[in-house]
Parts: sequence; C-alpha cells; structure tokens
Amino acid sequence: MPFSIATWNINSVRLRLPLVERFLLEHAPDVLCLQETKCPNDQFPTKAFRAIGYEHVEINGQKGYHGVATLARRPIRLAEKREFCAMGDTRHLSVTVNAGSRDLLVHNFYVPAGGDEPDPAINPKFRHKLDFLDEMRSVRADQGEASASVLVGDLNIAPLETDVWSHKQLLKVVSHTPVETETLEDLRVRGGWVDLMRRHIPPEEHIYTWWSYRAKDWDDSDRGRRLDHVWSSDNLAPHLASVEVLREARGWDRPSDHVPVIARFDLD
DNA sequence: ATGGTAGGACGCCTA
Repeated sequence: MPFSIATWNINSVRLRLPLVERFLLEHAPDVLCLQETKCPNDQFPTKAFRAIGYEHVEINGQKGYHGVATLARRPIRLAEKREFCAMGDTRHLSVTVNAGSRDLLVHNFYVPAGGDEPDPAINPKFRHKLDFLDEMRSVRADQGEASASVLVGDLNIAPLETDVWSHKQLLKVVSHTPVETETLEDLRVRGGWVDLMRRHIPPEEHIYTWWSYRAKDWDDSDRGRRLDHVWSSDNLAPHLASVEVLREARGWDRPSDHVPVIARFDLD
C-alpha cells in the first residue's frame, strides 16, 4: 500500500492556511507535519483541515513562537509532547499511525535556530541549540512500541556540503558550522536513523528546502540550505519510493521561507 | 562590510 508523509515549516499556520490547503489538495500526503505554527492551541484552524479530509489533528502550540502540528487523513494517536531543555518551548510532537502491517511512530521536530553567533560561550541561543541536540540523542529509531519510526521536521542544520549553496562561505554561519553538522550526523547514525532524502537523492546533488526572505531574487541567486529533513528507521528505508522537495512552493503568494518535503513509501 | 525580509503582537523578539 502507498503511504506518504510530508514536513513543512509554515511560519504561521493562520496566515498561510490557504497555502496549506492548496498543498494538501494537490499532493494529498497521508500525514503532514507542520512547524512554526505560531498559534496557541485554542486558535488552531482544526476545522479548516477537517473540512478537506484531514480529520485527525494533534497540536502542540504556544503564543507567538514555535509550535508544531501533525495532520492526518487516517486516525493517529498522540504518543508524546516532549519538552526539551526545560524551556517550555513547543518544539516536539509524536504520534502513531497505522500503515499497512505496521504501526509507525512519527516524530515532528522544530530544532532551535541558534541565533547568529556560533559560539556557545557568548550566545545562549547557540548553547540552547547544542543542548537540544544533545537531548535528541535519546530519540532513537528503534525505541517505543511501534515497529518502525519516522523523524521529520525543521532541524535547522544543513549537514552535507551539498546541503548549502556554498560550503566554504557558510562554515562559520549558524546551521552549517562543523559542531552542528557533526553533532547532527552523529546523533542520526547513533540513533539508528536513515537520512531518506539522501537515500533517494545522491550526496553530489545540491538540495535546498529553505531560501532566506532577505533575497528578492531567491530563485535566481539560489542561495538555499537543506534545513528540513525526513529520517526513518532501517526497516522502513527499503520501502521508500520517492522524495520530493516542492521548490515551487517558495514562489507561491506570500510564501513560507521553507518548502514542503514529501516522502512516499510502498509498504506491505 | 553591512543590511537585507517576515511574523506575532504592539515594542521588540525571533527567525
């Protein structure tokens, strides 16, 4: 059976509700994980999603900042809303969903951006980002009652040289510093996670999922970064059918600075 | 070398 899951940092779910609706109607993923919803739980537009077939919604939001939500066409069960670094930030939500013969555990993450200065001694936001990654080590692909796991979200790190427009020019820019890229790759591998985007698209090929708002000519200059990720446990990776990065969404009216990533599976 | 844009909530933080 086909099964698909998408991730998208939406940068305000209320402002961009029409864009999310368009995406769901055109691409119909079984599950969509949103980050940066910037929406208190009691104001989340659940009804709008139910009206277009996404009847199952779990949210972990707060006023003003952060916030994640997971929408699905089929039943999902809340597994956990985990708090990281005892900050009270809404940056994680996990659910289980049935897919073929499996129960999948789906983690939805919004990792702290980390500020501008890549020095934990003088920048508390960068310290927070590193501490958050340290806590993420306990989120393992083989953990839990589910028989397979998926981890998606805005991880705010571009780990490979081809995940940024210029490796050399971004080595000291937060999101691509060696301490971040090495930590992320280490926690991914040790946690038993497979980078599905890179399983489908070879590491020689550049992939970006984010382009700054601060460039009018984002498409021509193409100074992007791959900050959004789709990981899975080993047992799911052989069933991956495709990965699609919806670059065109960056050109939609009043866009998010991130675009959706869709992973499709063929499951038994 | 710097400043450039965007969102939430309404002076300023975060990305």
